[in-house]
Amino acid sequence: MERAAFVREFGKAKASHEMLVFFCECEITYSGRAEAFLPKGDRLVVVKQDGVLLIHQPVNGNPINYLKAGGELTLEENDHHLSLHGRYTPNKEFIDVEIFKVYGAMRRPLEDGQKQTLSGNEADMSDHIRDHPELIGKDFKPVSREEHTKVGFVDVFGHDGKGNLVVIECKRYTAGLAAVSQLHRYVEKIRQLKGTKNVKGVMASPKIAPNALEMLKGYGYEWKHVHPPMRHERHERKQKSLGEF
Amino acid sequence: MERAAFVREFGKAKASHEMLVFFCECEITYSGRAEAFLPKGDRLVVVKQDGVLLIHQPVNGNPINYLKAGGELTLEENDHHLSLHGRYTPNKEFIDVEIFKVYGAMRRPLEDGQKQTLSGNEADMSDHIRDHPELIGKDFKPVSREEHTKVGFVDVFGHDGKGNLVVIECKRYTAGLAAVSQLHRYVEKIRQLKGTKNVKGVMASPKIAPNALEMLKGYGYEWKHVHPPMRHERHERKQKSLGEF
DNA sequence: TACTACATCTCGCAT
DNA sequence: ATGCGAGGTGTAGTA
Repeated sequence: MERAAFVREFGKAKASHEMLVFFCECEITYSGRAEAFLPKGDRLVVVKQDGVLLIHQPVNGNPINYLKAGGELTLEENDHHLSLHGRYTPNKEFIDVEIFKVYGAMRRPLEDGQKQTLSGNEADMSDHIRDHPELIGKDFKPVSREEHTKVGFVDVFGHDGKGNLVVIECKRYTAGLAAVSQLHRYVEKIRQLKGTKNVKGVMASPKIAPNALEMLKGYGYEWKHVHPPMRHERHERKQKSLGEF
Repeated sequence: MERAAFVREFGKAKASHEMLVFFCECEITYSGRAEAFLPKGDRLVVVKQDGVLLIHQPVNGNPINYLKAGGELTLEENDHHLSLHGRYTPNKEFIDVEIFKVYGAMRRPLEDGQKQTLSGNEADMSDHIRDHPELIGKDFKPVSREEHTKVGFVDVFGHDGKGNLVVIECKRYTAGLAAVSQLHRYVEKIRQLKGTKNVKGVMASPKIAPNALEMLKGYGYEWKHVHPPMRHERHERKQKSLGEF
């Protein structure tokens, strides 16, 4: 692609806040939270309407280089190549893309105000446990969930019938050492706040790593095998609660 | 863009393992580790040579939908629209992209075998501490670094001159509660393995959150204010070396 | 493959 | 702005 033509395309995309994508041969230097250099090769460059810069190699899912929204991008024309300079001033981050060839470019003003609806996350899992306390134990009585304020962020908080508080930490996947440490922090915090030792810790997850289970038991906590609710189960729950009216 | 023309472009890109990008109006359903739905809007779709699928909205840095490398992508032609079906069989993940309009498409076989060199990560920080033990204390003697085998993943391991083992956990940014818990796990593990209480814990980071510092002190560990190597140093060095030409 | 921890993590929420 | 935790986290290193 002609250099002058690409410079025009870049200018129009920037002026009209269009999304711009192009294939090019380039070399990239990053300086900011770390420092990086990527030698010459073919890449896809994406410039979004909010200043996001993404540079993708032909394989792998993550961008090899990027700038966050709010970055300023300028294209500089030199003798032998083009330079795309990116600056993200809040963090003093810089990207220099030395562009040797532009294979093709495309721009378009995209219109999209939609947001994705998502189910099956950890919040849904704590909902599920609150609505099915028997998953934890016969006598478990949930009190609150997603408690963000008083004692920290406890997924599900409740008590058994025997005067013990119960703290539950949910994980959608295998619970590891970090998850057990997290549960331990919450339990300790609540023991301190309430001034009592009668606080039980429960890890609720579909799976737990062997070392994590050992550590959990060392603290005197217990693990409950709980699957995260997917849409099918969710649908059934909805049906049931509707039927109760 | 003509529907038939796009179908041809897609076929050629797939047959030749080229990277394909296109702007389209679409609606997306995802089912796998969670379930998600994104109503109709304009997006950028990227299909990489290794089967990676990325769908980007006009703003924000992360793809709103994606499939990892190894996914199988098929384009299906219906009466009123095109359907791009993506399957990632290892996790039983599915994406359906209902495509109503294709605004433009571009494909290219990208050649890039380069890997990025990066400095300023946590490994560099532990190197730095090993090479400058006085950052931790006058008498600190580093023994090993990035120990992945014996006692776990300890960033820097050593001893002071007074018969104490020293475990150091490095963080590039503000150390939080999780970092303190991590350090505590390592210290406890080593105390258990060595059968001694003479193990000191040190958090090395440029900053530490107030609650994290409180927790750290509660365990009897200490915090050392250490900056990750480079940052300004390298930037200044670069500036200087440029000026020398 | 499973486990563990880093990441230029990003993102959202609450203080 | 900072603290804190989730994420369809992804990715690399190791047993």
